[in-house]
Amino acid sequence: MKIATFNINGILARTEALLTWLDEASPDVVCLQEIKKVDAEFPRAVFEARGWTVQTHGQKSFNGVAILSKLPLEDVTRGLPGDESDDQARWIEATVLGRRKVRVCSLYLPNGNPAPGPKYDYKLAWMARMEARVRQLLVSEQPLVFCGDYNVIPQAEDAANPKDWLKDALFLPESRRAFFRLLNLGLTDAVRVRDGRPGVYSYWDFQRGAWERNNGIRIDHHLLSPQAADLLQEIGIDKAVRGRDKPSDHVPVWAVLDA
DNA sequence: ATGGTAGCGGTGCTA
Repeated sequence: MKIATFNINGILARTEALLTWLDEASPDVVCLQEIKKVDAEFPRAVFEARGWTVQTHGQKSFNGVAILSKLPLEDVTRGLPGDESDDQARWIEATVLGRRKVRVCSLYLPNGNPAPGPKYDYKLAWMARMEARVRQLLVSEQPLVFCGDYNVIPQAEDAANPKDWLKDALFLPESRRAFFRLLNLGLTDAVRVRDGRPGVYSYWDFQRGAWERNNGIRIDHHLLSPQAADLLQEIGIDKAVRGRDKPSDHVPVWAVLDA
């Protein structure tokens, strides 16, 4: 089962680029972030015509997550528990029926800038809620995959120029501590364990020639429960996608599980 | 310290 995550930064602007990549990468499951459209405006027919099951949790203009799957889905749930007043669409879960059942979550963790401030407080509170949800799901002892745009640079080697990020919400110590608390629950950072070299990035800013200078960061992650990590066969980052016409600022990151 | 680019939506916000 090949599971990918891709922050597409606007589904309407990225439909063509996404279809091209789907054809060549042939994932079974794709977790999307920043679709920036309500459910009714997601171009689902285009994907359904190509055999995809489409589950969205959309929002107008901002945020919005989705799961595309060639395999059957069941028990789809929307929203991160823990705050009834939170109306931002950043979390969707589904159970994928492959040779084994895998619970997959597409998540878009808050950016948190500027920090300090209310947006940073929201980020940290959101991460605490995610930790609680992960704890709940771990009880099942099933394969779990939490993939998406975490908006966290885990370590200095995950940034080309770490000094540029010292005061940024993506790299502040509290953000990184919250990320490592997730790992310490028993989750595995799939890319870290399979390709731990410096210089492996998933995002290059649109500004200041970040792509041309390879001034990237690694913020799109696959975190695997122990039962999913035992099934991990391969990971990859499709970096070339960033150099194409009308690219997202993120590229697809994928993991293959024996499931 | 500033401004640079992109998407959405039709202005300014988010990143």
